[in-house]
Amino acid sequence: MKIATFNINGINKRLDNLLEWLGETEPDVVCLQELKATDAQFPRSAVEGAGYGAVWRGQSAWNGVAILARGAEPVLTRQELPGDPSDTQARYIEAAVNGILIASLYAPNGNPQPGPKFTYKLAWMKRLEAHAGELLSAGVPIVLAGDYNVVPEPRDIYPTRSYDDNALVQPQSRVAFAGLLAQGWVDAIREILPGETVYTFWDYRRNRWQRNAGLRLDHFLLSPKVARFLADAGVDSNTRGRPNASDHAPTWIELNGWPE
DNA sequence: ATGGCCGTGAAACACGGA
Repeated sequence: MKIATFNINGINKRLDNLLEWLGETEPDVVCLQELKATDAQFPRSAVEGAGYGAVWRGQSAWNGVAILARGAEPVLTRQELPGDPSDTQARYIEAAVNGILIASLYAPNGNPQPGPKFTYKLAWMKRLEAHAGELLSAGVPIVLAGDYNVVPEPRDIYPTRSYDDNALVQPQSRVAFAGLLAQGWVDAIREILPGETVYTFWDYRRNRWQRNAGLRLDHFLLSPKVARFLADAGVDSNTRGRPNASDHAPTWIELNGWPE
């Protein structure tokens, strides 16, 4: 069973890119972020035509998350991250597929920092940690996939000083991500590729793709009951080099022997 | 020190992104 996460940066702007990648790689589950589409603008028939059932939560212009399942209908369990009823940003959706609870999340960017956006980022990560802890205590198979907007360690970014003041690399952001790992989640990409440099995002500016000046921002956190089945992981980085590409590349994990 | 490249919404440029 292959599960992928892809910050699509506008699902309608990049629908052809998405369909091409789906056809080539045939993931069983896809977590999408940055739909930049309202609920009504979600390309339901195109996604269905590609053989995927879907649940989504859209928003005008920004954010927006979805979960796609090949030949199945995801069973929606949540459309918001608990802990702040006043937060209306579409950054979290959760559904059950093939006996695994899947979350597609889009953490706040947090720039500029310091400032209200960074405060919101850290508060959102606290809420995520609280919810993730609740989920873990249930003892069920869970995958938290998405754009965490955190560079976990210095080796997860190309050698540069230009990001020193960026929210993605601040100690508070890294502590938030490390706090999730300390709960017992497994960083699947790091687990499978422990010694390798892995990037999932390359800024559009300054030829960062051509220079491979990337960042690792898109992560899979696996609960122990899923981590036992983890067999492979990778980044479809060729997708980043195509015409009209998102600035993120699809990232994926493979579970062997699941469903049991 | 700055802007650099994009998408959306709106109809020029503001804003968010990372």
